[in-house]
Amino acid sequence: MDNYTIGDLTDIFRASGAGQNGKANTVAQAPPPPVSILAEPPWHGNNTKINDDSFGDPFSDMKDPLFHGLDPVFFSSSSSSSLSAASGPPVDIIDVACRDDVFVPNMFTRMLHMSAADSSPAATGHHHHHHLPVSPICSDSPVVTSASSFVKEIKINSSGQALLGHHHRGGDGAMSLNRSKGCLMDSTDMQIPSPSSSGIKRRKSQAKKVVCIPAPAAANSRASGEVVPSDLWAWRKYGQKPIKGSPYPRGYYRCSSSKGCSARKQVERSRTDPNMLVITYTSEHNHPWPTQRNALAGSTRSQPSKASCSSTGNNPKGSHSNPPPPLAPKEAIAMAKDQKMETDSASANTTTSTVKEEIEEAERNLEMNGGEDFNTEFSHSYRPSDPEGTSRSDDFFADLGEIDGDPMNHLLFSHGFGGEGGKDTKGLDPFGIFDWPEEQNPFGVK
DNA sequence: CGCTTTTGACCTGCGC
DNA sequence: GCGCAGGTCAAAAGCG
Repeated sequence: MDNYTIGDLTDIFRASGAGQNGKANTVAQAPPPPVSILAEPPWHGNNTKINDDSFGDPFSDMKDPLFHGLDPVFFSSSSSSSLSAASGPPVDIIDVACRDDVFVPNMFTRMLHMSAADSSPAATGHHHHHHLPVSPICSDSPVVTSASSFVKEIKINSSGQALLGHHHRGGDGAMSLNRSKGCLMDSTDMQIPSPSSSGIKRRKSQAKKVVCIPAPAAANSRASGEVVPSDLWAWRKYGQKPIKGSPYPRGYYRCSSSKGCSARKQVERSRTDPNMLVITYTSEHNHPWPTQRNALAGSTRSQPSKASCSSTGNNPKGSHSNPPPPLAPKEAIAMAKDQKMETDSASANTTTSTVKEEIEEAERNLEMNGGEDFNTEFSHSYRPSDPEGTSRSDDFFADLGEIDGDPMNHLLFSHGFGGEGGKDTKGLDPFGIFDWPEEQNPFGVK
């Protein structure tokens, strides 16, 4: 096997279907997503075979909290077949499974690849010409309309090279045209690592998932920080490095929900569009969603006004210089938390309550059908577990998890309520989307 | 106390 | 072999 076709929208569309059945879509009372389009994409035919046979991936159906939750973003924001970027948050998802010879089951093995619509059949060989908002990251292509977006497929050949958007170490911002598929990517933003590139070769069978999301740094973050949208997982930052060719540093996070969890993510701003965050997920969680996050401890420390922090260029090794300020992933949580508490106390969000009931119902249904085997029932294991039945009122996403168990749903969720405006909307806006100055808002959310 | 972030140092792979 | 770049470690300090 020389080429590994992992690309497939199954997760997205399946999740979408789930939404139709009452889970995701009940979250946001938004225009019904064009599930009909998405649920059966033209290339949808053999995805099950691809994923099951080609990879034997028991996690292939896994919806990680982020991905699963992202679906509504697309769908709730795509009420017509000609979505504009302004109709919803531009979220690109790229799932890259890097492997050498051995495939390790991984929740990230699906190639969920939201990206620019490539209108050239010869180029794609697929029909990713549908209508999802595209992030600026993937919209730079001359072939790509800025208002279109879709799931792009990345193939990893035997040498581990991403056939779409090859790794571009220290990239120069040029778009790379995939030779085999013709899909366009911004190699500057999407540094699809190949096993031959540093850091990847070390980890065999490592799957990566790249998600492009709006970076809510503008208004609701401190002047020197960024807000990295958080998900239900608890992440601990363990490093930050300046990336050559990018004015923005890359933050390294690992899952702190469970010891021994190898899940990691990297967060950096898009070079081509600072309004976008590129989050790369690596490895999978080996545990259910955290029941408790204790994410606030130490997270709100005042930004140390050290000279070492702000003075760039004096770093002997050039490491951890901070062209732009460090990322602050918990900031959003803290803010969202406060905002949520406000909302709760005001009992203002009746819509949320209604939705919550619906979702709880869906949750019950799901649980009834859920299995016990973590390896095979990620719908079970990748939901927030709350064995003690205690609520986590101190955690915004945890609370959301109670509602849906899917943090990103609520990110989208906020979009679903985008029209409601006001405090509620803001409280459900971990991205700070609604805080964005209108002119800076990449998707026109006011 | 347990968690977090920060950040300099270190490690590793790659290209020349 | 060397330098570069990316990724990780771990000590220090802050927060709830």
